[in-house]
Amino acid sequence: MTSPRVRFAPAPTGFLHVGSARSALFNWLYARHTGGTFVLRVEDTDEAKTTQEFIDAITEPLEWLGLDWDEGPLFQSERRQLHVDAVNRLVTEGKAYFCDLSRDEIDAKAEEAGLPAGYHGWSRDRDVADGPGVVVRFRAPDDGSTVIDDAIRGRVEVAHDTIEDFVIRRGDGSPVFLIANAVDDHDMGITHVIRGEDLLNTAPKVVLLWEALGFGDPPIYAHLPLLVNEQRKKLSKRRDDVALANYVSRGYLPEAMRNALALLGWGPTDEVEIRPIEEIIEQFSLEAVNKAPAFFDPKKLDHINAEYIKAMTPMAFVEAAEPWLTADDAPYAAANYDRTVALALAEDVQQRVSTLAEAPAWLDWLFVDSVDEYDEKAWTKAIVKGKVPDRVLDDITAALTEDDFTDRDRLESVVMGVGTTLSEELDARVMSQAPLRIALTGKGAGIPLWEAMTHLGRDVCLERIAAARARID
RNA sequence: GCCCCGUUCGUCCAGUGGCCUAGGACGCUGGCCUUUCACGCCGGUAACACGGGUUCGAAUCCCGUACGGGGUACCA
Repeated sequence: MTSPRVRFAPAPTGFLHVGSARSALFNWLYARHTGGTFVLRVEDTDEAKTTQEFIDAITEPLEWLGLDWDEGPLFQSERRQLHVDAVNRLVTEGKAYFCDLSRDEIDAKAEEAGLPAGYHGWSRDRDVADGPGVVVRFRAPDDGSTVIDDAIRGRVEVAHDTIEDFVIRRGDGSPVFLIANAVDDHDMGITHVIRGEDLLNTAPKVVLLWEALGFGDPPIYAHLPLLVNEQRKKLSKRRDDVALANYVSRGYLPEAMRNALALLGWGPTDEVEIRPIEEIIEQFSLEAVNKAPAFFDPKKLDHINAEYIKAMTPMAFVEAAEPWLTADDAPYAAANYDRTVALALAEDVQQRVSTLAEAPAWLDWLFVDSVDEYDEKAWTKAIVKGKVPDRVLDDITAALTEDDFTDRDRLESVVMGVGTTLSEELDARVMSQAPLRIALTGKGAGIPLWEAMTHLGRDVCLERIAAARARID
């Protein structure tokens, strides 16, 4: 058996849909698993819109996901003449014919004849001449059926009497995707067509054309279960968060996204979900793909992304997060950002975020000029309701005034010591960290203080403590 | 309406006639750790749509019903 050739054939809609990305991924996984070839073909049937921008909108997300293609991008629009030739050949051979009936006329005829809505071959023997507005329809067989031996769904049989004489060339002379598909898949030697279930109904039509064109055995089809939203409807551009680019800008890692997508409709037998792509490639098979639609759960994506972030080296994390860390909308002046500081605290941040976009919120107090706002709830809890916060802050100030702020362990023991000493003196539990934290960060929770304080430096720390102390009085 | 597809915990996946008193993950939740928040660790929660068959034995095979989805275009 020759090695498989698969293709991902998206329409240039201006962005890459997560559902399309999943289809691309499964094609890629199959190609890489079998040592086959992955072809990228842009299905730009109505040419006008194939601008570079639309092409980039497909290739960039694919590259981001690491789905490298072996051939292409090929463009359907550039092969138009071949599609037209195929249409003409079918007409010449009597396998297709011209039709000048409008939609309205077709509906009227159906109603008049008491037939179900749809086209019922009315122009088959009318000898309509070609011309503007005249379409070409394929003469679908009246009897028998076409069987699709789907690699995922098994045998799917469609009776020919349920397939009307469908249009294969529009009134303006442009071929529709059905004929383009058959011609292109044949010419490109495609052996496996892996795509979404929404296209299952079109498979018999393409196969019929394939056979009429004398192309021999059609490719093996594999229809992937659809990705649905919470309402169990096919993901839609309007209602759902489907542009892959959105996930890029929200700080998801390509490896995490790819891993998450691979788990929709497929799962490894050993139940290890988060794993290197090489292992996924090795275990992947079309036969193991599910048939039921899958909901793309953002919570699970967050978890997977968080795991990938935790597994990064601090340097890799900082580099990946820098677009957000130095963004214009970061909660501090981008010029204040200091990579050395971010690197030193990276591990503390990594275990607290699930996306890269969340990173700035944990480090902001290190890059901000001063703490101008205090979280009210946290202030109330640590200061208003806390035990002797004024004394805690005073004692910390006294204890740290001479400190050189280079030893994180000493900073920790000094601050904790203040709490312990006060607890003994007042015979009650006194927390020293809480008032310090709100003074330094303005918040009630965050990364550990000690290492961060060495980077903030003595002067800044004492200034902030003094500012908070003044606010108490 | 017609055609096609599907149905295991709330969600994603494992399970291909006996190893299933159905397993893992997310979520939710109880606890431990912790002078913050997290992480980590231990535990809990919850499903084979329903009805018939086949079989010694069915989540796994067959039929039907219900429900859900996709398609039904001169969009792809």
